[in-house]
Amino acid sequence: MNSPHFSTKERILGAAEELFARNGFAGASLRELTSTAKVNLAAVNYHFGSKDNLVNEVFRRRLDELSAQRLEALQQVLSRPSHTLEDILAAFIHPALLLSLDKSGGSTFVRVLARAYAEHNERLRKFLSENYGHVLKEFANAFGAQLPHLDKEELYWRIDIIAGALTYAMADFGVIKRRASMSEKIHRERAAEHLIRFAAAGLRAE
Amino acid sequence: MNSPHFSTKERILGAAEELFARNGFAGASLRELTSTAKVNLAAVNYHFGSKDNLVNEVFRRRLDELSAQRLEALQQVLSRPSHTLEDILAAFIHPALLLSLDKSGGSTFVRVLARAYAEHNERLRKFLSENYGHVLKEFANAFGAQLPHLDKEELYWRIDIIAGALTYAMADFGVIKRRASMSEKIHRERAAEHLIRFAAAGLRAE
DNA sequence: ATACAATTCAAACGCCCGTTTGGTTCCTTC
DNA sequence: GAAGGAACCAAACGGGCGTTTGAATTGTAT
Repeated sequence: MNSPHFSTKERILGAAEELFARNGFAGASLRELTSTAKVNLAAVNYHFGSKDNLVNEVFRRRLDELSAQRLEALQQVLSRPSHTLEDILAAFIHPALLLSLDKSGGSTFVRVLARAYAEHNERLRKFLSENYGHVLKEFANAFGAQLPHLDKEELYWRIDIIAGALTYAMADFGVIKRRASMSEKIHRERAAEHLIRFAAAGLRAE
Repeated sequence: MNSPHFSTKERILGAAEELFARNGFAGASLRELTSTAKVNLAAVNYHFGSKDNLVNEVFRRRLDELSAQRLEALQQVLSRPSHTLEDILAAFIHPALLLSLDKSGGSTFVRVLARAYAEHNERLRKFLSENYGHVLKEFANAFGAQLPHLDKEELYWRIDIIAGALTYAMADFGVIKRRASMSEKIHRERAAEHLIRFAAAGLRAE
């Protein structure tokens, strides 16, 4: 990673993703970051304006594609004459699974995403809501069509819980180390299956 | 909170819990912390030795009681002649639910716990594993007795996922704000019910 | 080759960090 | 009420932080 044929901006984004995942946003310093990326200390402020905005761009790089894949999968599901709650859930969850299995930083990014949840950072929340809130809205509409009896506020809240559980499951948290013989891919796929079943039951509850 | 009749150590622990939840461990400075607790800047190092150790003590204060409650509930469940997977899960989850509903900082602490998961901090992991790993082990044994066919490594891993999902659900994460009319208590209790069903299905899978 | 913009760079800015120090105050215990 | 240890305090330590500056370098049109 971060080979010389990557541009300065790309090297910074790569190093940022790695260090944000490892040390958090506050815990990752621009000095360590620029040293890892093999760029000058001032390069972050030159290319991204500020550290805060660099955080935004780290998210934008991955979430643009993730959102597009989710929406495309959703369109495909909705175009089918009879689709289930599980189909919609798969359209939401599988793109995240694919991202977490990506070899060039995707799995690192999922951990950054989990950090963002834990941060409760208002500025970051606003950025994510403004730029990717419409994806949640589209899925909420799809779920709502399947669950016409469900209160809209409650529906949004449940979708939010699903997004959180998904993030957590993909981010490899926890105390126990996975043994080397079990492939990461298989484990994550299993987690995705469990999540779909859980979320479907949760949405249908009451 | 932090009234004058609380000792210096207690005021520091209270402020630490609050600021760690809001700003993270790296993001919370001792200057803001001691100012909030209305104690001298040097008090943290005097009473706790270092900021790192203060983090440990914040966890110890809550986890000692949580672990005791979990183990006691587990003993009660196991003493009953016929108990289910759901019973064991409830023994694990309900004490955490009670903690999250606690009025004097418990709900704040659950957010700190979620931070700890996101941190992936090796020092903190070691502390938690050394001091509270035996609780997970007891529950693993109980689950294992109910699921004799299940691989031990896989069992531990699944328990870990359950612990993570529980933490996430209790910590009030997510983008959507809960409307004021829905009580926090009821929502959390519902989340606990969903979790128990999910975890039981997950443990029984395969 | 020249002019001009984009990029890189070393150095410095002011600020806040965790920790330590040495003196003062408070509170026991005799 | 004197002695002595525990607790508190203001001040300072060295160091790392994000950001800015202005000059040097590189790239790109003419």
